[in-house]
Amino acid sequence: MEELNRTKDIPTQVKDPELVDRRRRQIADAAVQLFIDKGFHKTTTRQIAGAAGFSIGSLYEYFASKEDILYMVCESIHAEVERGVTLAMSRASGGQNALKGVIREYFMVCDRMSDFILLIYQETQSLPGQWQNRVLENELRITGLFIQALARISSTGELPNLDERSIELTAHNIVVLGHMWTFRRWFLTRHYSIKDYIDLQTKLILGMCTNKASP
Amino acid sequence: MEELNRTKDIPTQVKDPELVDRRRRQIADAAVQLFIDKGFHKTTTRQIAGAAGFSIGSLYEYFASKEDILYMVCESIHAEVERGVTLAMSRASGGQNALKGVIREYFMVCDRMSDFILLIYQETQSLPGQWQNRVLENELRITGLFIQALARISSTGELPNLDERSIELTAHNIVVLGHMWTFRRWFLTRHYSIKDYIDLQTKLILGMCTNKASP
DNA sequence: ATTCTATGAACGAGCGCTCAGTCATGAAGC
DNA sequence: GCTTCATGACTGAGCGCTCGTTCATAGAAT
Repeated sequence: MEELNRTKDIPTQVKDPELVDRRRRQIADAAVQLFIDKGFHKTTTRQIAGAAGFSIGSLYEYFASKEDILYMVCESIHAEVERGVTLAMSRASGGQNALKGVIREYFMVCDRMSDFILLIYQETQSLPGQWQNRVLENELRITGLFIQALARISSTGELPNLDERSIELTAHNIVVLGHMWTFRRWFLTRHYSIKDYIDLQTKLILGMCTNKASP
Repeated sequence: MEELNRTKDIPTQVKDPELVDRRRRQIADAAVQLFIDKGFHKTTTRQIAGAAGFSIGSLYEYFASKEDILYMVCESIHAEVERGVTLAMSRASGGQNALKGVIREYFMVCDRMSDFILLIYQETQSLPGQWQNRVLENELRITGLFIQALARISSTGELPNLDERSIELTAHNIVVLGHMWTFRRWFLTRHYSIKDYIDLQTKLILGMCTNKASP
C-alpha cells in the first residue's frame, strides 16, 4: 500500500490506478524470484511476463522498461526491510538491555531476507543513476533508524556516553554486519547457526560500544 | 608471475606461453577498467579487444569466453589484495600495538583498491559456478591471514584470551569493515577522511577484542 | 459505439563468437 | 644470397541468435 508510493514515478499506459498497483505487484513478485535465481541480466522480459501470468505486451503496459521493474523490486525490498527493522525496534525497546534485542531482531530480519539483501548488493549498479541514488537513500534511512536507537539507548545512560560520530559509525557497522550474514553465508552457515552468529556478534558489538579505550 | 598460475586453467590456441601471459595481462588490464566503469554485462568483447589494442579475433586466441576474462580479472585483483595484506602484516608486525598497525595498513589497501573490491562484490555472480567457488576461496584465504595475525597477537598476551570462534569472526568483521569503506563510500567519503575512518574504526574494533563482557 | 486492456508476431539493434584468410618471420634448399 | 615454404599470430566481416521493445489487432467492459 503505502510502500509503493515511490513507484508512482514509473509511467504507465493504463488508466485505472488500482489495476496498475495490482498488476505491478504481480510482476514485481514474479521478477524478484527470477532476479534472485538468475540475476537481472540473465532474466528476460518474456520470462518475467510468463512468470507473472502475462503476455510480453501487457508487461509493457505497466512498465516502460526492464530497469523500471528492477527499480520497483529494489524499492519493495527496502520497504520490507524497513518494516522489519521498525517492528524489531518497537518490539525490543522495552527490555533492560535494549541494544541486544535490537541487534537480535535485526539480524533475524537479515536472515529471513538474505536473498533479497544480496540482490540489492549485486544489482543496484544495473539501475540508471537517478534511481541508484534512491536505493542508496533507502539504505541510509535504514541506517538512520539504528542511529536513533543507539542515541536513545545512549541517552538513558545504559551505554557509556558515545560521541555522535561513534554512534553513526557503529550504526553503519551493525547494519553491515547484518548484511555480512547474507553475503558471507556461503561460509558462515557452514560453521554457525543464526543463533550462534547473533550471540557471538552481539558480544563483539557490545564490546565496541562499552569500550572506553584510550586515544 | 606467480599470481597467474591459476589462469593456466584457461585454454588458449597460442603456442608461446610467454606471449600468452603478456597478452592476457594486456587484455585483463584493459578489461578491468571497462568492467569498473560500465559493468561486466554492458562491456562488449569488441570494446575489450579495442582497449587492449587487439582485434576481436585475437582476443579469442587467448580466452575461450568473455567469462574467462572476468575470471582472470578477479584472480588478479585477489592476488593484488593478498599481496597488499601480506605486506601490511609484515610491516606492522613489530610495534607495541600490532593490531592497530594491521588494521591501518589493511584499510589503506581497501582505500587504494576500492574500485576493484567493489567489482568483485558486484560481478562474482556473473562467473560460472566452478569459478565462483575459486573467488570465494580467495576471499577466505585473505580472511585466514587475519585469523593468523589475531591468533599470533592473542598468544603474546597483548589481547585478552579469545576463543577460536571469536577470533575467526573478528577476522571476518575486520575484513568486511574494510570492504565497507568501499561499498559505502558514497556516504562515508562525504563525512570521513580515510584517516578519520581508520582511527574511529580502530577504536571500535579494539573495543570488540578487549571486551570481557558478560553472557 | 466507444473506451480501455490484453495479446503476441514482428522488428531490428546488438551480442558473443567463428573462421577463412593475411602477413611477418625465419628455417630449408639451392 | 636468393627463393620457397611452413608456421602461427593476427584480422574482421559476418553468422546465428537473443533480447528489449513496439504496434496492429482482438476482446472486454460500460
